[in-house]
Amino acid sequence: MSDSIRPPARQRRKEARPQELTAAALSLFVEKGFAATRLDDIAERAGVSKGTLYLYFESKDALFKAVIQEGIVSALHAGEALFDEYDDPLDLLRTILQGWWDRIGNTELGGIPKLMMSEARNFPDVAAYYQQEVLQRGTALLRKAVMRGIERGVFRQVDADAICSVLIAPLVYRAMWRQSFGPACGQETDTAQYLRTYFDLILNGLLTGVSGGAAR
Amino acid sequence: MSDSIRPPARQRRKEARPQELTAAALSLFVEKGFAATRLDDIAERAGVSKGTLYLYFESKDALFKAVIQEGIVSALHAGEALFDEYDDPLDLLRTILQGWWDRIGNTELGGIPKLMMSEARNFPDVAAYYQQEVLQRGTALLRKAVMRGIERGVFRQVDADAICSVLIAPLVYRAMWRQSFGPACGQETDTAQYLRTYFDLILNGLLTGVSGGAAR
Amino acid sequence: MSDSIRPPARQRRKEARPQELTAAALSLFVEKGFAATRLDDIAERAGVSKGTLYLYFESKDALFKAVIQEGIVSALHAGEALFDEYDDPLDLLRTILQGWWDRIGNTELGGIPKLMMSEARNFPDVAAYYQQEVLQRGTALLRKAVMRGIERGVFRQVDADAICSVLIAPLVYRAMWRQSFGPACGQETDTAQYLRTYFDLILNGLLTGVSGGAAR
Amino acid sequence: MSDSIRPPARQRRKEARPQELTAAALSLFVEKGFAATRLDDIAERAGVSKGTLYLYFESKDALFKAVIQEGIVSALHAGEALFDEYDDPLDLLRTILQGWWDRIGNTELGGIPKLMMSEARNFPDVAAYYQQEVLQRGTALLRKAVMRGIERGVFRQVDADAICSVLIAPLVYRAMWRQSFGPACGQETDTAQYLRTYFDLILNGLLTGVSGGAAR
DNA sequence: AATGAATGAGTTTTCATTCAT
DNA sequence: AATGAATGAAAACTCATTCAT
Repeated sequence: MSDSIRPPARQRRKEARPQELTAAALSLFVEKGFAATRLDDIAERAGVSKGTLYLYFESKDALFKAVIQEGIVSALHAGEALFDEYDDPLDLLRTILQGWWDRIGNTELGGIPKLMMSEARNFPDVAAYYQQEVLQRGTALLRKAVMRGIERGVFRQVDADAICSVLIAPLVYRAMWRQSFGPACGQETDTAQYLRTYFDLILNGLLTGVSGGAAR
Repeated sequence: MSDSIRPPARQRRKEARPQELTAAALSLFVEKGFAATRLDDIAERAGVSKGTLYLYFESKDALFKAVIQEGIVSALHAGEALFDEYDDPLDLLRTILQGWWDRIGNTELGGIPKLMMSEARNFPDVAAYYQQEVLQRGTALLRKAVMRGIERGVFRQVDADAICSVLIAPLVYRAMWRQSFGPACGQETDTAQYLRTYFDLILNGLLTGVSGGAAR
Repeated sequence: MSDSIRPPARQRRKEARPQELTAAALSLFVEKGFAATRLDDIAERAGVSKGTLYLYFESKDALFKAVIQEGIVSALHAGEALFDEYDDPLDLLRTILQGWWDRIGNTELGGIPKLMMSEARNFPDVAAYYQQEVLQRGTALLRKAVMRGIERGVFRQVDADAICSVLIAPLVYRAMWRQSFGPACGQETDTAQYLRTYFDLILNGLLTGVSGGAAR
Repeated sequence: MSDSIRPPARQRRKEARPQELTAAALSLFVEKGFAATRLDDIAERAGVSKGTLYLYFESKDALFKAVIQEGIVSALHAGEALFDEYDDPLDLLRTILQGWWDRIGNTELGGIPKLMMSEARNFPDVAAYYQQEVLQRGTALLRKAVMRGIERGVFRQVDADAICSVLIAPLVYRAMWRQSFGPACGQETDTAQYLRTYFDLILNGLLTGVSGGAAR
């Protein structure tokens, strides 16, 4: 509707289209679920006509896959910055987890886990891909931090694979909560307290008896 | 199909029908989501005709609500047995959490959290009810155990409300996982290890320095 | 449900059933139309179960036909008393028309014309039968009175066939009105005035100039 | 939206669609009644697919209301031309009544009264609207002609309100008849005679003794 | 590239009819 | 004779997809 004046405007628009569309689709898929979201609604939210969607995506399924793909790429991109910046295992672990929350769980990207969990069995191939590219990778990253802590005797001897799943669960769960019950309950407020308590619990749970008050 | 000894067969059927139907609906709703589940499929799985569903539920929405209601009732029933059997806060907490897993998370009832999370924003009234009757109640139960532990100096001073949400998260998350990614990945196997690690982490995280090896 | 005490009770019930059913059906067919009336509703109004209807009528169509048949028989029965009781053509005509209103138009039977008109094209055979047995007969009766009046010079020379249709129209139309718009509008009240004006008009219209004030 | 000079073919279609659809619906509703008419049939008669109906009307009920609305608008439009063209009360009255027959009763619009009467109790709000906008208005128009005749001493002293209902009844009844029994009986032919006799009767019935042969 | 009217297959819902009790 | 649970064919309604413009 409002393309005008500067030539770059249209150009930029054209190239940005797919992401505008997947962004609109993501928010609706997360809100209503894949099947309950109508292409009309996505088109409307994106400010285009329904037919336009088919210029960029072959089908509703293809759009879903693009949404997830887009989300994964963004997430990995958001995650890259976290590697190897800290030497101290405690700081590293805390940074990774807090970073996940800040850059994924607490952003629009935080809808992806909810969406993926809801639709996993309807899109097994996408689920497998997600599992591999996101969950595995994320776990591997965490694992390095945990292993380092154990090796240095800062962390207790725990099963490294299992602990990664346990550690991330409260964060992912909270992210999913925000996307489902959150909008109804106004309980967004005590998220800070939730995170503080979370870190207090897991760091005390991980650390060897040496240091008492690990979390703050 | 199964006519036998006493109850008039037809009679028994009539009374058992609603639960047969909600059971069939639950498994399909959990698997595919509400919108993607066809009433035909539910009817087929329950071994009745499509019309029969409307004898017991006036719409697909009403069926959804009945499924949740049924699930909540069952869950509360399953939860009742856990109260006040133990004096030791540690045992009590462990029993509650393990009990949740054994009687809910690890059974068909474990699908309810996934379903409810997926559909919360499509059924805000049901979500509010669920939030109140299940989540609040469950939290209150946990809270009692935590408080007792803190009062006796067995648990560290933590925010009782927040810790409850954090403590239950890994279990609920795991239950939801079983219903989504689980069927594809064969990773059900290490659930025992997951639980062991989970208890090890949280109990070490909760206990005061006094006793070293809380988890086993 | 309520069979008891005296043997005749059940007996009478049994024989009266068909009419109880057609009576219930008539009122609902007239109210909602044939297609929009559910057998459940008819059964409920008649105080029997849906299955019972099929003990007496082969199908919904058969029930419709029975309703009309029943209505026609009653109407003819109601009409029989009107013949040849008066010698004076004016009185005879007035008696016939007023009699039709009192015994048909203004009773439950008055719903038949509305029903028949609504459904004529869905039940051509019934319509033909109705046309022949009711409309033709009624017209023939009226015709005799009109002819007598013309022959005696009391009525003007008019087309006997056409005038019969014209004369009955305001009464039938009013009867149909009562069954459709009537219940909503409270205008039932001025029916007396309607009839008075009707008779005033048609009798003045029919009579030769001889007598001035025919209607009252 | 509106580029270019005259009608871009597609464009014209789009605007004409609603009326094409209501026209198809009207004829089928009149023939079979509302409930017995399938949307498939309407679509087929209009030469569109079933889905197209929902592009223009949000439900079958809404379509019904549009049909009536459309019919009323057309009828009022058809009726406008009749006002105040004649000074002589006799000519005016005759013109109004004959005009109703020619422009409404004897056209497709003549189905509206039958349809409305059949469905009045299923659509009370529509019936009330029809009652007010059509029947009241029409009556008011007639009333003016009657009053003028009475004031000038051309018509006898009659109840103006009641006479209007009585006068119009044979015409409306005949119009409804054409839509119901008519198609079966071939009696369309003597409509001319019916009208002649009708006018002969009512005009003689209305006029003061002065002039003898009012109708022709 | 973009539109949005049109489609028709697919889904929910209704209800006449059947039949075991 | 009577019931009412169960059925399934048919109807209303939805929406992903197509295509003329």
